[in-house]
Amino acid sequence: MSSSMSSPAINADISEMLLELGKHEMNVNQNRFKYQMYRKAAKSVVDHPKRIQSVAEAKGLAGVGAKIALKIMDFVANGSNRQLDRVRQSDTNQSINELLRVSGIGPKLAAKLMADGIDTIDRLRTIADTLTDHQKIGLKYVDEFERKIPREEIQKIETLLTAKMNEFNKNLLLTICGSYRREARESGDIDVLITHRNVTSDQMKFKTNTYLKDSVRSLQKCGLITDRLSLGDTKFMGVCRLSKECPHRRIDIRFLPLDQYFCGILYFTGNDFFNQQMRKHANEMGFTLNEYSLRRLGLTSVPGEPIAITSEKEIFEYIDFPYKEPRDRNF
DNA sequence: CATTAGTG
DNA sequence: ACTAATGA
Repeated sequence: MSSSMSSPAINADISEMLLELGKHEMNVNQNRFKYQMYRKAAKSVVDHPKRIQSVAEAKGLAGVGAKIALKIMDFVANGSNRQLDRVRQSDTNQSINELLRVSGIGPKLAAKLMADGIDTIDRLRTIADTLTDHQKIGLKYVDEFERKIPREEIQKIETLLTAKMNEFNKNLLLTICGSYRREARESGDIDVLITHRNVTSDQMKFKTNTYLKDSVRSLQKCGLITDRLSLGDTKFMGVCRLSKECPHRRIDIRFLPLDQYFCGILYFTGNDFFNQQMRKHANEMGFTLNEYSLRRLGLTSVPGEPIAITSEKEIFEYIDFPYKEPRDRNF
């Protein structure tokens, strides 16, 4: 879900190696700056229109300095890059990546675990009692969470969700966003947005409503939701399972006030590139668009009050951006 | 970049 | 209050 449409990925392999190196800097070396360096370099590499052939050409790219240029050339000359190969093989890299498969475990904990000699998921199990609830659940379902979710399964979950929500409160609206809404054949997780027919953002500033929690309870009661990773007033992260024969799935449910619902749907439907372009277009048209609202830009360039939105389509109309069905927002 | 959990 | 982790 991340390629440029103009010049069909001529340097894709190079940018992948860069991204992998960057990820390693992040996860293993905890160096977020180098991580960023690699990302920007990777980006300018992908959308460079022709295959990179010289260090000069490489170094001319934004974010590519002497070091990265060398790595690129190394990669171009041989089919690979020595540092990358070495990094891939390093035991700590492998162990950390294994540990990172567990939801709730990030680079910090992974490093600490390594130091304590916990370098595999099996060993992690031996100290499961020291983990947080989130991590325990992540551990319990590591394999299941890595499985893709067929659209048909999400469809069933959707109708179930809708039914439960309605039976429990007629004024709740829901939309499953993400790649599912874009009609992908399968998705990595389930991203649900809900709102209430008459809850506004202003009132949410004061009274913290319980619609999300109540919804989660009823979904728990009916057995669809099996575990909870976290639950606040506006965001639930957890686990659901359609039926005994299905794997457990990651599901997120967020509650939005009605006046932010459509911008939210738009945003969470993505994909990222589509969002970027749409936002940029909004700017050209003198608006600012984000996950919460569409606002008109004053000549001073300061955003005014959020424009009242009552459908996703309206957003397109305001900034006159040709409407795209979710299915063709895969930029 | 904002929301939650957990700790001290 | 701070820190880690998710996610999009």
